[in-house]
Order: sequence, then structure tokens, then C-alpha cells
Amino acid sequence: MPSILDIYDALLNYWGPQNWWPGETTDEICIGAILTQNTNWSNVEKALMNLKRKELLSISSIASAPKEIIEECLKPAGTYRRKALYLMDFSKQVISRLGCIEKLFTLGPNKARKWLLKQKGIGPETADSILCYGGNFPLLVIDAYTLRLGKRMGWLSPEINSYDKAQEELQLYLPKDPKVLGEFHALIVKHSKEICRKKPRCSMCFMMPCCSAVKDAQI
DNA sequence: GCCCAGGTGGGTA
DNA sequence: TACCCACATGGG
Repeated sequence: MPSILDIYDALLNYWGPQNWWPGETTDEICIGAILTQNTNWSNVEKALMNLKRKELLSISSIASAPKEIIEECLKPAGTYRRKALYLMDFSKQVISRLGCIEKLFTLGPNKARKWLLKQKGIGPETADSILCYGGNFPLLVIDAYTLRLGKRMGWLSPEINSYDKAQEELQLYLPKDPKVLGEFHALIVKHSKEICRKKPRCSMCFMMPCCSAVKDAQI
């Protein structure tokens, strides 16, 4: 049975670095993290572009923008009314309570995570995306792909259903390095999207017994 | 047409 | 606690 690090190496070798999170600023990373909830990244990109065109691609500008304008920008990303609400609420909280997003990271990972989780529309996955990719804290983002992979590979017990527990267990076997943890999450998403979803029985999917990507890596 | 996407919150039992 | 459902657009 390949170890978690074996799989990380195999994926990195196969796909190359994904260099997540796409985005030029920390603000943009946070905005993208909220917008990508249950949504294709390509749709998020359209929404980000709409915001950028209106010079609204920053937390401070979103905090003071009219709701209707934000909603209009977010339409391509789906669930746009909800996301506009979340994004504006989050932005207003950041500006009024912290001043800027960088201030959040000075609190350290634990306090910052707790603060994020208190915000409407920010659950553990979004919070960890912000903390790992935006704040450079060593946290592995757990999503449905990662859970499935962890269970199939036997790293996680089949009945595990707690985000925090899954994260804790997987992180035990990984370096406490935000670059590695961020890359691993990105690679799992990449592989799952490119191969597992399109060809569930493909010959190189490591989530299936016949995965030759793993074999190719001589695991 | 149908299913899903880089989830989350609210309601119900 | 453990499910179920709404949210909503766009691509395969």
C-alpha cells in the first residue's frame, strides 16, 4: 500500500506543480476561496474578472460597494445572492474588526481559524484555504476528493466523517509545510478533475486498484 | 435534459 | 448528532 507521501510524489511527478492559489493578492485569494464553494473554477474566474473590471477585487472595495453591483458581478459563479451576502459580510467584518486581512494572520493559525469560522459562509474548507494559501499556515485543506482518497487508500477509517479529525490524521504523515500541503490539495483536485471524474475507470487513476500513475512512479 | 463543481447553513428528527 | 435540502450558473 503506497504511503501518503508516495502518492504526493507520484502526483507531483505526473502533473507538476499546480502553484495554487491562483490570484495576485491575498485579498483575491480570500475572495476566490469564498466564490469557489461548490462551483467550477472557470466560473469563479468570470466572476473575479467582473469584479476586477469594476475595480472591486479587494476586500475594502467590496465592503463599501452596493450589494446589487456585487451580485451582478458574481452571477457566473452561481449561488450569487448567497455569495454576495457572504463576501460583503466577510469584507465588512475584516475592515471593521481587523483593518485588513494581513492583520488576521498575525493572530496565528488557531485564533485566525476560529475567527474565520465565526464568519457567515466560511466553513472549515474555505477557512483552511485562506489560511494555507493566503496566510502560509501549514494546514491541509480537506475536500470530498481528499476524503475519498484517504478512505480508499486506507489512510482514513471508512466511517470518518469529521473534517477536523480527517485533517489531523492526514497531517500526521505530511511535513508541516504550507507549500507541500497546499500543493497536495491542488494535485488531488487536479487529478480528480482531469481523470477520475471524466474516466472513473481509467487505467491510471490512483483511486482505483488499477492506477498506473502509481505504478509508473514505482510505488 | 441531466449531473456536477476547489461547500455552507438552516431545518428537522 | 445525522441527514436533507436550497443555493444557481455554466460546462461536459
